Amino acid sequence: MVTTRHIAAQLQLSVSTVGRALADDPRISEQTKARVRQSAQELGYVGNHAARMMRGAKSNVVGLVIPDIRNSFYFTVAHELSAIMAGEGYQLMLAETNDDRLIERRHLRELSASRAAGVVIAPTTRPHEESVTLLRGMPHVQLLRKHASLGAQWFGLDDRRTLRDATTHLLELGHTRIAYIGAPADLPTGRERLEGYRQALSDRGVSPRPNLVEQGPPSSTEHGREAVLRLLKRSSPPTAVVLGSVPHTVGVLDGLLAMGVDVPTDLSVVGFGDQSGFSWWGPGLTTISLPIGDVASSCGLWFIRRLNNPPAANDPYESASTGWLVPRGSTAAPPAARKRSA
Amino acid sequence: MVTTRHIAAQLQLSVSTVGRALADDPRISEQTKARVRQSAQELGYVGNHAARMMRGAKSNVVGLVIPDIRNSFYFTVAHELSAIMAGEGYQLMLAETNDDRLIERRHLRELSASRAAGVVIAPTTRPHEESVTLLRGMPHVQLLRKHASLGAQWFGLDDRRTLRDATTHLLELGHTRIAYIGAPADLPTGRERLEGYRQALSDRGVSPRPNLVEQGPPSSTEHGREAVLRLLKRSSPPTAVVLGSVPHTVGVLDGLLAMGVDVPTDLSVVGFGDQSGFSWWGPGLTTISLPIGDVASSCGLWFIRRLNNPPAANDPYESASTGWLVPRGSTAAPPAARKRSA
DNA sequence: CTGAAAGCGCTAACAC
DNA sequence: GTGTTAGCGCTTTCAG
Repeated sequence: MVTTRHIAAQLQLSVSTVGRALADDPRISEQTKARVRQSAQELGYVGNHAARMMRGAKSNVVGLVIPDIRNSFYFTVAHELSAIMAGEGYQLMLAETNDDRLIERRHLRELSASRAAGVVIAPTTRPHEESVTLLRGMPHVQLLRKHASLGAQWFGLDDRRTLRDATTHLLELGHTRIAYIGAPADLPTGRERLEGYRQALSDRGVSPRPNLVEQGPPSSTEHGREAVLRLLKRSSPPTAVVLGSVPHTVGVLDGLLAMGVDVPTDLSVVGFGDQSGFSWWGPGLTTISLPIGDVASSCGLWFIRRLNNPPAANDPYESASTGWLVPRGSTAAPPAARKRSA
Repeated sequence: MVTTRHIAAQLQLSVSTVGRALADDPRISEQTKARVRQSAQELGYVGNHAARMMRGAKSNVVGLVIPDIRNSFYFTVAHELSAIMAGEGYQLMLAETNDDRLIERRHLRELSASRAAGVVIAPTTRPHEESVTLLRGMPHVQLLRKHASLGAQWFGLDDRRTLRDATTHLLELGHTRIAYIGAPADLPTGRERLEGYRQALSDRGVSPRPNLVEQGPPSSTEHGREAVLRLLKRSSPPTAVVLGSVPHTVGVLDGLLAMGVDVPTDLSVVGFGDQSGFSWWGPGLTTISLPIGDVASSCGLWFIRRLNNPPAANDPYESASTGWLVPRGSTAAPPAARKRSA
């Protein structure tokens, strides 16, 4: 590997002169600079980041810690952040946790060891104690998911409102037996979403039925598929279902298609998030479209400012974005209402 | 930031003893090791990667250079590689090029500056000369895409065969006016796929019509949408279309749905790749399913072996995987054939 | 305008 | 079993 020493030797100069020339120091003559650059070019010199960091240069690596890059939320986030970070000279280190807190910890250890400039994280349900400590040592911001132990800087969605709006849409159509499929309440977003669903029901005086709530692993499409099948087998099945995560939505759509359920005649469905393909499904999926790209870019811009400026105070900052209902064909009035109006 | 020196000071030891204790060197007494570990724990010591690298430790960073993480091919690749690499102690640096060779060059400069252990790359159409030089200095392997200048280590698809099979399926149904929408021929995969399409036609004695070939940017769903609309406006439109990339497929499906084209009655469609949602579309998309996950994990495993073993020779190694046709509802016999058989 | 020397945090000879 | 020392590649005083 060629170093500044090699250039210095070839040019009969000192390493410091070479270093200054490469850094475009005004004290160095243009002629010398030209010779140095020339030589560097020829030898294929590439500055050593590690050495610079030892001299106090800050890392240009930002960690992105997420459950699964195949989830459309997270690849959208990765894409937006990657673009913004690259524009500012940062590189994105991809760290998938697979919703495992030990894997999460390992990634954070690595990021800490490489003295990452910062971390953007969608944490697991209950991050390891060491993860909390490690993050305290690095500038960081939470994205989409939020855990109190990791500080009060967060960009995400108004999860409660999202599910309240989705559920309200079904209530307005006349549904009362509305099921919910989502993540368990130990995940903060899961809790908020469930709460939104419940709130919408109680706002309309509909009493919630616990056996219409199906909770399972947040990143599992399997859970979506199985949950909807279980619901339809109930003695008094729901007339509508509202979904609380993207993977669950995908699973439910697959399951309903496989079972040949007639949507919206036999069941109305409101999805969570909008992605390529949801509009293709059956009569078109009515869903809550969520501005993930915008959330990610706001987060990225805010975080960069924080990285570049002295981290003055640890001011709390939270930003909750809201989505909007995209009505398509998968929701309609329930059978009872239709009979009545006929 | 706490260093080995701090630990040494606190314990009245030398830095080397501390270093050895942390490295679990057999020469250090268990008691000292325990004290050191204890102190490290308390102080929140995390080893400095940069310093280790300066002492000759190799980087544990592998760059993943791809056009766009939102493409299902590439997020599948990222997920598989990430899992495999993490298992071996490597971290994945995500670098999106957006199909821009200058961005690609910038990422490679960064990876080179951080002395990345290696690079997995799906190169742009014609990588910059400097990119070629930079890659020569790092172990690397090409994935899915291939450019001769970047060496002969490659994992990907048998692109020609994939499109030959797709086209043959349509020919067997009786189509002769078969259009192709794909990437331009200056992208090696684009060339191969076009060639496969042509070969299938000529194998059956069908003369190719140049005006049924629509080429455009490989990562643009827009191109897919617009190309299929253009094709259907031709004076003698095709009775079938075969697709040559995932984004083009997505665009075509959106376009056909928006236009309300009756598939397969008015047009048969064979997609490229299979992803969540393709089976939901209209009558279900007939498509070529491609084992991207397997390609990525083979690539990852092979590459890790290469990284760990001395890079003996630069033996060429190429692996082309093949997909299989998934027949669903979007293909049928052409109108002429239907009339004849009626 | 350029050079010599120190030191970032760590490891590995080389002492004792 | 532990300490001393040198040096990885670079930047940055401090000298000329």
